[in-house]
Amino acid sequence: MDVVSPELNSLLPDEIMDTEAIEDISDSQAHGTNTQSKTTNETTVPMETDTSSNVSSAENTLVAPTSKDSSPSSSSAGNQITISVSSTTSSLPILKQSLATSTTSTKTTNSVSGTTVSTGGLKLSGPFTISAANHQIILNKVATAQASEASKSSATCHQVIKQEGQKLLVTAIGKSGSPIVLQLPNSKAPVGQTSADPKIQTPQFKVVTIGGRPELKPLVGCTTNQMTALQTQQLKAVQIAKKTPTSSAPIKFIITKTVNSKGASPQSQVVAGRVLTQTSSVLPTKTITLTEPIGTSLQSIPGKKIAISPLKTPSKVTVVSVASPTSSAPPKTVTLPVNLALGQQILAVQQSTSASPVKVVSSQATAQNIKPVQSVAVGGVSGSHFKTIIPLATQPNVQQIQVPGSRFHYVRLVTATTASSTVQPSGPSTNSVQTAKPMMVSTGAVRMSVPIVPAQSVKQVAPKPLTTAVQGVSTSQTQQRLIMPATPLPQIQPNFTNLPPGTVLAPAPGGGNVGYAVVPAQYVTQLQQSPFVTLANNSSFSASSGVQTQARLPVNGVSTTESTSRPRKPCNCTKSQCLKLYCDCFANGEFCNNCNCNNCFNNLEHETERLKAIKTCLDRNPEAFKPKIGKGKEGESDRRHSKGCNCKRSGCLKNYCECYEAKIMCSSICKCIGCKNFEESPERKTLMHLADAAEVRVQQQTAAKTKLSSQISDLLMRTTPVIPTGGGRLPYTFVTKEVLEATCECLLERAKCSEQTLQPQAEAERMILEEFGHCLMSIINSAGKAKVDCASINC
DNA sequence: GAGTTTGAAACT
DNA sequence: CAGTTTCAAACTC
Repeated sequence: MDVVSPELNSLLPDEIMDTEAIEDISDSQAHGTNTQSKTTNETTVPMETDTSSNVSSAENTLVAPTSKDSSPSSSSAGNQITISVSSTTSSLPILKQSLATSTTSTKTTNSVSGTTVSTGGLKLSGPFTISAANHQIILNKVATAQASEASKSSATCHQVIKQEGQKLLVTAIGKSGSPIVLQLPNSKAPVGQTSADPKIQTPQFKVVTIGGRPELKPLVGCTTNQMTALQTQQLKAVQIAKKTPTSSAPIKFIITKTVNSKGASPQSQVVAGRVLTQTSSVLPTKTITLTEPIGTSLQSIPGKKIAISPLKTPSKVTVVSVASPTSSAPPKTVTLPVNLALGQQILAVQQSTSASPVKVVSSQATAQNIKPVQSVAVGGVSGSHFKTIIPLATQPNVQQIQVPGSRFHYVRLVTATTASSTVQPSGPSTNSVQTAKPMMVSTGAVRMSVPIVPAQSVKQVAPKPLTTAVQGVSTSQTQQRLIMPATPLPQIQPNFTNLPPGTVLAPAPGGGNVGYAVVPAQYVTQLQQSPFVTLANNSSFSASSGVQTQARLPVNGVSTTESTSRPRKPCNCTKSQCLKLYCDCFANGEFCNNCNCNNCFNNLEHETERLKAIKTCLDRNPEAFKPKIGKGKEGESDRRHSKGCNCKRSGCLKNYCECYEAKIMCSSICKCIGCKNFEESPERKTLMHLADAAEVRVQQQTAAKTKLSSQISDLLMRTTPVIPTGGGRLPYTFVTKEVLEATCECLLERAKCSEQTLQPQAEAERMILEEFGHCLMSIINSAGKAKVDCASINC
């Protein structure tokens, strides 16, 4: 359902990317409350997010903070709306006005339920869909779900949205426990201004969506309930469409929240807007100022190079913002990826040219002797808040930003002055890491694709070492978490001479002190090593759910990203230069690594060509890098091929068929001939049975091998004496040379005795055998005794 | 491992 | 949009 009229949509900025959560939309439409916003931008930079992710049935809730709520209220007394958005399972979100002194009245109408939502002096309650009557903002809640933890989420995740007249409306990405105040900036205010003056009225309409989830703070003492809620979170797609960045016309914002009934899928939240600057106000309240964008495209920013990949999995490219040590200019407002999406959402990395002070989301190092860090959090997608903690004590600092769903590491290197001056202590935290909050968002410049890891991605959970020097934790439900080391990265600083091949350093436009460098994610991974901890706000948050290494890149030929389930196979491309969709690596938005390809251009050394190829592919098919397996229509299979297969000879029962390969059945959109890949297909059932049987056999064999190996290891452990000093173990041999010699001597002695006694040969042989038996018994007995002794030693 | 088959992607 | 070609993976031997 399009909630943006074409004429209004034309006014939207280019940097707002089409989310196109088709499947989710379809799914949400089934709930009757979904809205879809689709922009027609032709992005030069791939922006893609996966909306096909399955999301838990939790539902976003707009809840006014209660009096007991810890979330601070907005500094503005008028027209202030506190919106708490959480992924709780509340069936009906509640949007209430936090202050009764509202004077303006922007009335929005819930197009679906008909509930009128007034932001001016009226409480906002009822169905979640909110739409601005003047096409300025639309908040739609797609689906409803079981009401369960609304109260919890409301208490933990609040966002204060302030509306200036009819100009602004912001929603949603908030950090749990860290309400965000979204405030309209003064139209005359410089970009990046974070004035919280509520009296300033601005004619411009700004929308910022910030996704927040209470369970997104697994590292900050997230409760079990929160973690549980994480599992059940629903997909939230917050979308802001904007065109014509220079247009002064009112901007239409569309915030679409999509919720489907599937759990465990990453949620998508998008934070968009022309410029969203968030100051690190008194925590947990966040003030966000929206400002005008400076640029609209990646290319529009000279000197800035950002590796963009239509990726599904993270950690392929690292974008490093390099601070210029010589720059004396005041810290600039640096735009960090704010648009988040686990589902066909947008990631925007923008840098404002404003001279306003750097707005930094602060993170607090706590009692764990952790250096002050800069925490950048973007997310709120299905519990996928990611955090980037940047050590600030040294210079230049490295800021690494990870966006859920993105395979990129965004690392910004800034001077210590810049970073440290902007850091503010965060609110109390029970953990070493403060809940990350969206940093500033400035318009302008870069659009990036944020492919989302498929829903089947394995969540990662790693225990957080309490005593390590972990600076930060980035959490994402489906993405890798990256933790920067407590110490600065000497490899990257200060002269950046140690950057890996392919690294591109580019100063910020205008000679600012911030630039970007594109470095391989692998390099970043290498930098991280042990100090990094991969964390996930997995629902269970248990070690059993899987611990993943930092590296997304294949390690020893096995990609840890796709992890335990299906490591990506190395490609064997020979003619495509790995720059066409023939190449699985390229199609998956990954760099080739440990592949067998020839003349590969799918690497940082050929980033230009690669970006060009990406653009070409996107020009040909804007959804080229989107997951092919998406959500089917209601009543159909949960997963289906987005385009359908065209098999003719395989019967769709071989891996030639993309449907079969994805282990899904063909759907109505398939054009296959002789399809046997349907529910009742006997061939399919047979294959399934065979496959199941084979799998069972493999599992049994594996289990047997494992058990046998374990037993052998256990036996060796028990029978191997431990060398106290060396720590090693020597192989314990019962039949040593000495034992053999002794045995032989015994046998010879017995033979001599037989000869001396003139016994018959048969009797002599018998006696020798008996002696041998005695020797064996002695050896066995000695071995048994030694075994017991060793066991006691080991214990 | 080489050759064949297959269907998606690319091209016309 | 349809037909053809290209391509690399899947498959067979």
